Order: sequence, then structure tokens, then C-alpha cells
Amino acid sequence: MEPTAKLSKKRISESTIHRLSLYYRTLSLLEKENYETVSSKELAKREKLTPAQVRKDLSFFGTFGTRGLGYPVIELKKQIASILGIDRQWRVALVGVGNIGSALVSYKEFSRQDFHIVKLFDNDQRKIGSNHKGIVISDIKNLETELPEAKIEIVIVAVPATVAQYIVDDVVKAGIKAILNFAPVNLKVPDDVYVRNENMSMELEYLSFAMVNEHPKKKVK
Amino acid sequence: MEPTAKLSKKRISESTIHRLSLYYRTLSLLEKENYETVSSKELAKREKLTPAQVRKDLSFFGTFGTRGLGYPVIELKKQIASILGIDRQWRVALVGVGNIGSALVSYKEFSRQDFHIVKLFDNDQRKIGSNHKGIVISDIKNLETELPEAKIEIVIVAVPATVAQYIVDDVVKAGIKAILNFAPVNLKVPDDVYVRNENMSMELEYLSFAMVNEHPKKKVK
DNA sequence: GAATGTGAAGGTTTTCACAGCA
DNA sequence: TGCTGTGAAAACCTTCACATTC
Repeated sequence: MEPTAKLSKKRISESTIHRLSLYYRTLSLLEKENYETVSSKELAKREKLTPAQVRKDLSFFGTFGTRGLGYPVIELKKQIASILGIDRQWRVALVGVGNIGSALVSYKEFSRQDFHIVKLFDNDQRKIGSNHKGIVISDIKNLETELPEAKIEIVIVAVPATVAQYIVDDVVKAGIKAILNFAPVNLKVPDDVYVRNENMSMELEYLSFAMVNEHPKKKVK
Repeated sequence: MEPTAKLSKKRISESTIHRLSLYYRTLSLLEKENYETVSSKELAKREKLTPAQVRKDLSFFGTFGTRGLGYPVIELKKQIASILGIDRQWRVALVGVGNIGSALVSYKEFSRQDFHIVKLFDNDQRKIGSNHKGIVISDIKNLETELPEAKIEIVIVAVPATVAQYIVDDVVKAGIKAILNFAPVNLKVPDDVYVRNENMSMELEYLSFAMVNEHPKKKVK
């Protein structure tokens, strides 16, 4: 059980990082169920993965387990939080307080993981200045000044596709380096800005494809 | 330009299917911009992919292009719609008319692609029987009878994690074969049921990881 | 000349299998 | 004995490169 993560040369794959999110979630559950340790086999079963996959994923970051025993639940959870950077608060702003936007403001999973939405922006005069779940909605025109003032680190974009690029240009000018985009459009940003897209139709389309084509599942195992 | 898709032996990768969704979206845009044909190079540029990737993806399903010219925008869009199974209407029910749920009811991208949410379910007595955007909310207890009655093919689950599995058990009993799950939990379903998970914290966690670790992007190209 | 379609090469990710340790 | 950690092998996915067609 090493104290801290390995500094790795190799690029970690996106899939590995996404699986860490899953492990984290499951470890929280296991903690509630009073498990003290968990084997890669048990973790794998819960995520529908293979035990080797779990061990390999973790091995990129250090050695967290005990041979013959498994992984200590609480400790591993802490380590993964540290790897993912969710062992601290993130100050988040949300742009576009429409359908999706306001759902996200109340989304429990975000706050549970210390992603704190502390600022809201919209372009609708009726909304600007009003209080939404305890946060006063700012004018979208002031992104460039108010984002740095509020020390925002991550911006969630939930505006219509047609205006998303303009918004993002302002967000980038404000010095933000991480954007979570819900608009169904490919955003252009400088190389040092991370953008992740949340495309909710994609998975529906996958279901549609799978049904029409009787797409085989990954593996019967 | 073959009339219809190849019947392929090989399993198509998830990534390919997800990219088809992207191509479809971009082709819609190109159509609006009055492009008649598009090259794999142009498509790739817009998606930040390589031209070879685009061609390979399409080649799994048939030959849609003309050498020297490119792909006919409208025709290719039609073909992809047919491959993805979105050239028809899907009858969708949504369970859990809370924050996320009600945002999804109004989500334009779903209806644009002919995913029609025609039924709503909730367990809240105050909501049951009331009209939400033109749809009367049904009692979640009646899933098993009302889903088949309404000829639902896809169910979106937007209930709290703690109850998601119970809901899904009923949904499965009702004979549904495709589920889009927004609850942060791994659902157990029989082998012949497709489940896709929409985990909105995952991408935020990725951003967090990327910032903390200065994670390099895929490729500079 | 321009751009597709595709085997083959190259790269990445997953799985295997086993040495090593509690 | 049970289970991790990890090189090596296998599987999978992406890119290359070029013959082919318009």
C-alpha cells in the first residue's frame, strides 16, 4: 500500500480514467455496506469487468492492494479520489439556465463530489438578477469579468448549439481551462483548454442501433 | 454508392457507432450549409478525426462515396440514419419526472431525432394524474401493464439510484429491451436487454483528473 | 488530379498466466 | 491458499499507403 501515486510517463487511457470513476462510486457503496477490503474479482463483478482489468487500471497509479487479501476499501477510495482530483472542491459556473441547466444545478451527484456550482449565467433579461436555488443569475455578457472574479475553474455550457461557440470564446478569454459542454456541437478551443462533451442523444442512438441490428454485447464471459 | 448496408459478420465497435452519431449531426449541418458532397477529409476536420477513420467507419456498412468526389451529403445522411435506426419513430417512456427527467422531456435533440417521449411515470402522488407538457403522469406502480399498452420500446430511467433497480425490474418484466439509465448505479438486467448508462459526473471527473495531472490530449497531429 | 475503399502495418487496450507475497 | 502486480500474448482499433475509380 504505497502512500501516493506513481508519476507515470505513459499516457493513461480515457477508459481507465472513466473506470476509476466507476470504482470510486462502487467503493463508496462498499464502504456503506461495511466492507473493509474488496478483491479485484468483487469489484470487477460489480462493474461487469474482468479482475485483470481492475488490477491493471490501479497498477498505473501505484500498488494499493495486499496479496491474498484484496484492497482496503476506505483507503483505496481515498487514493482514487486523489488521483481523480476530487479530494478537493472545484468552483464551477453554469452558463444557460434552461431545461438542462437548471436540472444540473440541482444534480446531487455533482455536489456530492465537491463540484460546486457557485455561479449562473443566462442571456434572458427575465432571468438575469433573479435568484435560482440561492444563486443570483448573472448576465452572460459579463462572463469575461465575472468568471475570474468568482475564481471559477470549470464551466458547464448548457446553451443552445447555435450560440455555444460564442459563449465558449468568452469563457476561454476569461482564462478557463476546463469546459463541460452539453450543446450538441463541436467546440473550437485553444490547445491548452480541455473540453468534454456530454451528448445525451448518443446513447439513445446506440440503443436504436443495437435494437435494429441486434448488436451483440461485448462478451458473454 | 450502394443502395443499402452490407450485412456484416464482424461486431462493430462502440466507437464506430458513436462516431456515426457525430457524422450524422455534422451531415445535418452540411446539408443546411448547402453542401452537396463532402470528403472524408472535411468530415474528419469537423470531428477532429482522421480521414482514414471516417472512411473505415463507413466502409463497415457499405460503399457510399464516389472516388475523386466524396460523399453525397443528403444520401449519406439518409444511409447513416438507416444504419442507426433513427429513420423511424421510437416510442419512449420516461420514469422519474424530477429535475433531470423533466429536462429530458423538453430536450429538443430527442424529438428532432424521432425519439418520442409519449409516457411519463412517477411515484409522487402529487404528480400522478397531473399534466406535464401535454402528458399525463402515470403511477410508477403501473409500469408493467402500461408500458406494453402504450407500445413503448425504450425506457429512460431518471429515478434516484436507490430505487433504480426495482424500477428496472418492472421495466424488464414489461418486456422492454432497451433502457437508458441516468441513475448512478449499475443495473442488473437479463442478457437480452440493452442498458446504456448516462453518467454525467464522469466527464466532470475526467476534467478534474486532466487538470490535476496535466493529462496530455490524444494527439497533436 | 482528387478522393474513396481497403488490406496490411502499427499502436493501444485488454486479457492471460504466473511469480510473489500475506 | 488467496489474491495482487505485471510482463507477455492476444484482441482490438486506428492509421498508413496505395490501387482504383471518377
